[in-house]
This record gives sequence, C-alpha cells and structure tokens, in this order.
Amino acid sequence: MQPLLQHMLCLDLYAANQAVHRVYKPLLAPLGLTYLQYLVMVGLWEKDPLSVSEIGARLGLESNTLTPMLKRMEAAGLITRRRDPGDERRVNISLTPEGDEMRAAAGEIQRCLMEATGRSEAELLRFQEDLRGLIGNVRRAADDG
Amino acid sequence: MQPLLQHMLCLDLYAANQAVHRVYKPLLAPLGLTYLQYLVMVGLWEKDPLSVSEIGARLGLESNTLTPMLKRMEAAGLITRRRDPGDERRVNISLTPEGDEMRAAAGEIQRCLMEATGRSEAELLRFQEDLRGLIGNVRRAADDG
DNA sequence: AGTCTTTAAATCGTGTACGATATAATCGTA
DNA sequence: TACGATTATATCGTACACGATTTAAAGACT
Repeated sequence: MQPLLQHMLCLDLYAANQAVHRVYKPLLAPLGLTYLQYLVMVGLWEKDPLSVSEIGARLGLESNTLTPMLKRMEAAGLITRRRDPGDERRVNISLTPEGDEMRAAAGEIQRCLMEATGRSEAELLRFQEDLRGLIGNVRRAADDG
Repeated sequence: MQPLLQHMLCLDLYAANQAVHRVYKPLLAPLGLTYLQYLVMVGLWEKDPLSVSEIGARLGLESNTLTPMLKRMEAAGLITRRRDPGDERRVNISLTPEGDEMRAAAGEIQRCLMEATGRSEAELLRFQEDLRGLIGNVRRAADDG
C-alpha cells in the first residue's frame, strides 16, 4: 500500500501546472506580466471594475495573496486601486488605459496555448469537463474534512 | 477572440492543484509535513538515498527550490544531507529513522485522496493517461520556444 | 444612538517557485 | 598534467500562496 510517485495523480496535476506556466511565461514577458497577473487581467477584461474579493472568487485566492500582487500591478501602471465610495470596505480594481490595451495581445496568447496542448477544441472541452468534475469532488471532500 | 476565465483550462488546472493541496494539508499536518515535503518523502520511501538533482528530476524542481526546503526537512529531523564521498559535488539525501517510520501513514493518506476524487481506480488511470499526454505536448511546445 | 456581529482588506510570518549567478568538484582533451 | 568546459549545489532577489491576526466599515438589533 506504499504510494509511488509514478502512480500519484497529484504529481501529474502539479507537473501540468508547471508545464502550462512555462509556456505562458515567455509569451507574457514582453507584456511585463506574470502568469497570475495575466489571470487577473483576463478577469478585468471581462468585467471592470472588480473588487479584491471578486477577483479572489474567480481565482480561488484571498486578500493575503492578492493585496501585495495588486499593489505591484498598480505600481506597474496596469490597474488602479480605489475605495468604493458606496462601501468604503471594498477596493475597486480597474484597468488603466495601458492595461486595457494589452487586451489586443490576449487572443494570440490563447491561440498559442491551445496549440501547445496539441488537442482539438472539442477534446479540450471534454477534458476540461472531466477535470471540473474531479475538482468538484475533491473540493467537497476538502470541505467535509 | 477575447479569452474568458470560464474557458481557460489553465485556470482549472490551477484550481485542481489548489483543491488537491487543500485535501492533503490536514492529512499531513499531524506529520508536520507540507505537501511538497510529502512528495519528497514518497520519493525517498521508494529509493534511498537520492541526490538533490534526482529528487529534482522527479518533481521538476531545481536546487534553488530544493536546497532551502531540504534544509528545513533536515532541521525537522526527517532527513540527513551528506556529501557523496565518491563525488563531492553531490549531496545525498537519506531518511532518518523518524522519516522512515512515517511511511506507515502513507497508505491511508493515499486512500483518502483516491476517495476524495470520487472516481474508480480505472477512471483515475484513464484520466491520468490523458493528462500525461497533455503534459507531454505542452512541454514539447515550451521547449520548442 | 449604542453595541454586537459580520464583512472586506491589509498585515505578518513561513514556505514554495524560479531566473540569474556563484562556487567548487569532476571531466575531457591537448 | 594542466586547464577550459561541464556538472551539482548553493545563494540571492522577486513573486506567489496561505494560516492567523488586525483594522475599519457596514449591518442588525435593542
């Protein structure tokens, strides 16, 4: 009943993330974005503004991770951080014009990633559906304790 | 051609890792192990000793990540770090008796993880095979630049 | 209005990740 | 056998992650 690295699915999930990360990195470097920062940008290209916790809900992260990262993105001129006038607890994150313009590069980056997988769109959708089922189960197990 | 977070497979891979990590964490806490440290232990239960770079090959990591972590594990009394007498460049990592005894807890942890996925062994194997194909493709794409 | 609870960010400490570089041991070859 | 190239770790700086705690604003209820 000894676990073997060869058999451990978690190691493959870990490796898959590393691999995807390494494809993204050189594509994002010209934009001055890290992988996680790119995911924040994608969220903001969809809806702007977003509060810190709305971004957190999309990425599964909390303010302890997001606050420092968002400050770096603000310092880089990608976003602005402003207290919500209607609820001073919230901080609204918005794209700067420079951040918004990066949107133009996103389509090509997505195309590169799709191509890197070597799979058709239909195959990727099937795989994603399977993966999401797994995530749902594992999250339920984690919540049950 | 706008990417949407809803459609991004990379975000699901990211979420899958988070979810798996969160199942492992409470299981490993009684042993005083982090997730990554557990993966090192599994490697050493299979083969002992391993050099730093042999561990790195198994986990896709290099000395810049491993050296500090292995020092923490040494400080925790889980492993020993000794220069290889036959090649003084190499550092051999071995389990301490305490580290070796943790092996006993591993079977149950694996069982919990399998159960958390809510899938049969056959389903997991099929999924793993699919995932590994994807990883291979993505790695090739990253190496080609 | 005054107080209790809840909520949203921020802060702090520890532990990964990883590019770039440094150091020392070994190897290859003239 | 000397010496440039290669290999194995280590170090440094920056950027995530996340548990635990803090702070301040908003809501709820007397």
